Amino acid sequence: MNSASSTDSRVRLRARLRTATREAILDAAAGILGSDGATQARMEDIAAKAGVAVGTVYNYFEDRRALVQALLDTQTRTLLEVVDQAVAPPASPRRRATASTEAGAARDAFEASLERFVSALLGHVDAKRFLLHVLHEEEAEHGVDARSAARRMTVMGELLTRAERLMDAGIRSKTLRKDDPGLYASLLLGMVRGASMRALREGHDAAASGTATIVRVFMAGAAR
Amino acid sequence: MNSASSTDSRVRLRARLRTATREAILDAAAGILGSDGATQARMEDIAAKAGVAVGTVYNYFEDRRALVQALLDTQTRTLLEVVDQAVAPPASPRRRATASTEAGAARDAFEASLERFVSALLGHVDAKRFLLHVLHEEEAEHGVDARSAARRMTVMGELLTRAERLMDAGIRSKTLRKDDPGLYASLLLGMVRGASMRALREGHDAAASGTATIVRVFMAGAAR
Amino acid sequence: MNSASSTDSRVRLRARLRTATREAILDAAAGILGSDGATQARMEDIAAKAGVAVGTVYNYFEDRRALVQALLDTQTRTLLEVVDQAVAPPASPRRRATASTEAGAARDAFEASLERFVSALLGHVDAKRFLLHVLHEEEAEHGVDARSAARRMTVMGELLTRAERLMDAGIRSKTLRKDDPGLYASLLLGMVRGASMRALREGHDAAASGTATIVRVFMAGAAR
Amino acid sequence: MNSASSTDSRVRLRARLRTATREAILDAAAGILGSDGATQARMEDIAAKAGVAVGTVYNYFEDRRALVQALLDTQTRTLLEVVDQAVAPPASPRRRATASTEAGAARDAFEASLERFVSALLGHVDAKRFLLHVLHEEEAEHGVDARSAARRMTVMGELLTRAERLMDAGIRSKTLRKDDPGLYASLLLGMVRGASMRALREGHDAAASGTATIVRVFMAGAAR
DNA sequence: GATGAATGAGGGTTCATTCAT
DNA sequence: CATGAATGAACCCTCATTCAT
Repeated sequence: MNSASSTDSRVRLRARLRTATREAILDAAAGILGSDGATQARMEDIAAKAGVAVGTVYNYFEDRRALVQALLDTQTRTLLEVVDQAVAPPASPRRRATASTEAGAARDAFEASLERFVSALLGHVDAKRFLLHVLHEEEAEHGVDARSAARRMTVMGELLTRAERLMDAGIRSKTLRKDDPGLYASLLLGMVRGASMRALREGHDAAASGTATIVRVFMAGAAR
Repeated sequence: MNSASSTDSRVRLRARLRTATREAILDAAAGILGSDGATQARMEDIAAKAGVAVGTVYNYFEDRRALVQALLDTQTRTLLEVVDQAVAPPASPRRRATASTEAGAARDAFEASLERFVSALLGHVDAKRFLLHVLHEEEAEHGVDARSAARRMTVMGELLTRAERLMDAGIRSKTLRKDDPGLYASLLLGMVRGASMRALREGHDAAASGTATIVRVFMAGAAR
Repeated sequence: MNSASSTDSRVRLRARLRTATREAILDAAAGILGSDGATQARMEDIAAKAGVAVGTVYNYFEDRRALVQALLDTQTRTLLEVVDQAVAPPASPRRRATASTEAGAARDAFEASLERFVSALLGHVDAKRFLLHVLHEEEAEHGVDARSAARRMTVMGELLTRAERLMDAGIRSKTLRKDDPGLYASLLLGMVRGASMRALREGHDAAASGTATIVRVFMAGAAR
Repeated sequence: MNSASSTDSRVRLRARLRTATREAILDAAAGILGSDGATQARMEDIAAKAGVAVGTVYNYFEDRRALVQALLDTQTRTLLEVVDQAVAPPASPRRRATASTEAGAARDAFEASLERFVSALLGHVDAKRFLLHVLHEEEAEHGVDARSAARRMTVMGELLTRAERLMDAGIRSKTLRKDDPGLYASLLLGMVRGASMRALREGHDAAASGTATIVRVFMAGAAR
């Protein structure tokens, strides 16, 4: 019975358990850190919410920082995947060549990308308050040594990179007025953040109303 | 008569000292909380930076929370004063009657207000990082009971109120396209925040380049 | 099946350890509070005397007050048990029916109860100085809100209740002269306390010489 | 004007002020220590209640211990004066020779002394709760070195000495049954304390009902 | 591996005492 | 001398982390 296959399945079971436990801990951490503010949240509470003992948490994560870091990485990765998928040109757009003008086509394409970008962000942030919380702590970086800060992937940094890339494309395609693409990116993300927090405050869905307005304001401004 | 004036001057000296010490503590707190994130920062460090003993801090502030609150209130008040002064219509604008159209005039006036508002914010935030840090903690509000949260003046809340008032005016004067003024306000403040953080990141002055772009994007959009 | 019993025994071991530790802490607290006066006594010292770290104390008791309270409750309970057992009529007294008079029998029975009561108290207090200390603090009750004070079991209160019950019986059986039973109870307990403190001062055993004299004085007075 | 008499009166005024201030501080201390439990009571509170600044308290008393000690001494002295005066044979005893027997006269005299002693104690304690509080702390003697304990006059000690003297007299005059006079003294004082605390609890006057019963019980016992 | 009791460094807070005015 | 702000040692309590079972 101690056959290879048995061992194998056991190993796989183990692996699955390991993953499940890890996941549970991360989920618990996300829940508590998301609602209590990133700093507050005792390891014991996280463990309890995950349904394990404190010691177990330490079997999966070196220490508190490692856990937060892993959570950050996970959520960042998820967010970035969603965003990247959204921004990537639709599988086969195959836009009709009848598009009136080159410029018009470029603008439509850019605007579509922008909308997907904003929508993806708003939709995701709706569900994960945690990021909002951490977005800030990140910059505080109180006890962090420079090297780890450099090595680490910051949510905002990654999002800015993508937004800036988008802006670059917009400027190159003459869809956007020429200006500092980094600033454009910051303003866009700022608006997204503003809309998110507002949705949080008012308790409604940000993606719904927000996306359209953000895209419109960003493209054409708020003035009549 | 000597005694009277002596007592008087002594009292005034005392008062001045009290104020000075209080100020020193608040400054120290601002410095440390501004760079370390609101949660981190030992009372002892704040005291040391202020050049006093821990006990002295407690002579001026009930406890940690009271100190942070006072700091928040002080800085909020200062910021709001600056902003309110900026938005108030310039003493005697005396706009030339030759203004082509009513609409044009309204738009110019609105844009001017907007620019002063944004500029004031960026200029002030450049100097006071602390607010940026707290802007976030505020919303997390982990251990705060609802009533005190409601009663308390939140920086963001106050700024939003003012921004919304501005947007309302813009919409009423038909300068802005009709849309949710609260959302407009959130987007505008979001952009300001985005520009601020960017300036912080890049280490340059936000007000300079930021204001113009923010106003332009908000009014006319980024598209050509 | 191994796991079951193993888990079981582990749980029982844990439970025993928990109890033992709790006990050790209470003992340490009794020792230190008993000799240092209830207010004095650093948590750290209690922990040290119990052979554990400070944190451990807080694993067993909410805070300082809870520990003192638990100690008080424990010792009170023990004392009351001893006293109650002492006062309860001996299992089968089966006194000879030849007892001369009814009154004489009643008096003998009462005096026996009284003696057991006093003896139990003196014997117990000999061993537990702590109670003597707290007997006083109780009445001071500086920071205690009325409700908890009312709800809480006070040593003196409980002892007084019992003593008063005894006096009541004495009066009803015409063994004692009719007078306020509450006052009788207070005087009796006062004498017990006086004898205890004297024994403490002189460093000898209170129960030995004290009981007889107290009973005699209480019953027949000190006069010839 | 700087004449001798002026200086003199000023000095006397000073002296009176000094005394008055000292008195005020002691009174304040008595009030706060009496109601809050001897340990609790911040120097600042005492100063405030006395209407002076903290520093002033330190001009009159070396430190906290000295103040408490002075308070203790003062109150002890007052109490002892009252007691001594009470026990001292009435100005002109001049007992009528008609007293039936020698023994009867002695007993009457003793009982009268006893009654005055008890009454004085109860009457005084009624007014000064503080002593009750300290009576206990004294024995706790947490941080006190032996020498100061020995040198110091303890309330209980002094009272016991006097009570024992009384008992000695009672025994020598064959009024009291022969027994350890120290124990008699402890029992008597115990009863006084018991009655005092009861009065405190019930909120009525101890001297009134207490004295008679205590004397009766002590002399003739509670039994019929 | 899981468990959770034990650990103890660290931080907030108090308050007796000092001393410049 | 009175004043009361400043001082800082001391103490309570928390919670990340360890480790024996």
